[in-house]
Amino acid sequence: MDRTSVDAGLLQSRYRLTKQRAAVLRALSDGMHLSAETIHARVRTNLPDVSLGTIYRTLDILRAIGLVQVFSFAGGAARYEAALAKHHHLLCSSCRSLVNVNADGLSDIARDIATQAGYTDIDCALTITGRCSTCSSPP
Amino acid sequence: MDRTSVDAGLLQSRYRLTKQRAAVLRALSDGMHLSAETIHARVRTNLPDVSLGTIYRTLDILRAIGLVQVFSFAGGAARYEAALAKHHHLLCSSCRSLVNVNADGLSDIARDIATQAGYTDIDCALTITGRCSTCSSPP
DNA sequence: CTCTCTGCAAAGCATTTGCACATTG
DNA sequence: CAATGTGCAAATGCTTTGCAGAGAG
Repeated sequence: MDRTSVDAGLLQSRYRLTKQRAAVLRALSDGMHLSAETIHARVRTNLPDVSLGTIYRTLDILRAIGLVQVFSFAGGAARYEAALAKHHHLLCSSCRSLVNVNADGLSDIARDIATQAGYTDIDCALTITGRCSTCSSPP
Repeated sequence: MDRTSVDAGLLQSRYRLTKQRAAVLRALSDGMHLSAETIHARVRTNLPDVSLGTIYRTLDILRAIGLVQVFSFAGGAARYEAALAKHHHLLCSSCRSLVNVNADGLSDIARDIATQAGYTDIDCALTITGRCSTCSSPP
């Protein structure tokens, strides 16, 4: 099994690197903002017996280590994403699609605000909600 | 029953102004970022027979009209708030407390980003996550 | 060999919904 | 009085958890 830099994060932690966890990491590096269900489906193509419970347990560990970012919103399952490059999200209120945006200016301002309010360990992943161009234009 | 400017929003809509809905609006104008459970408890002090289902139905209507903002995050119930003055939130990753912040600069940048990406109906309520000063300082 | 991890299935919460009755406009 | 709203309780969807056996180091 080849060990990516992402796997290394797990190895350095107190957690074991199992084939299930490696498969979750692989699934995450393939796609963006995936639901647990989607990750489960992808992992199953290689490991048909993996349970959804294991997916959730793994994602929680990866989040605790800081390898994964989680996004929650009203009326749907949470989305998970490899925490490689920090970025923000545009969430369509109509079709629930997620799009990544890089905006350091936004991060800097947000970080300043939180710092001045006495916050530490600041996570600057912001979600801007709106109606995407596809949903706005007539069919 | 006195009719606040908030009630007016409901009256102008195609929805009826019932005593349950008025009570939910009153509860929302009292506190900030409340959970459905908390709103239910508050409404019950005046209307003991209101069901939780009605609270959810009402909150959904108010959100659809634009009178209420909803905030969701991993591992907890959604929080609801009267959409009077738009502002952002600081969420403590440890104790899950929410604090309001006004930052027009943040809103402006976020709106620009979304606009350039072709988004409309942009909602600039952002949530910055971090560890609040209470949770950071030793006990 | 020990300690951690996994699959399974059941439980847990937050939220939604179908239905018969009550209420609003 | 016609249309909408409500309480109740059951259903749903996402996520977590207890347990006994499997696997990593």
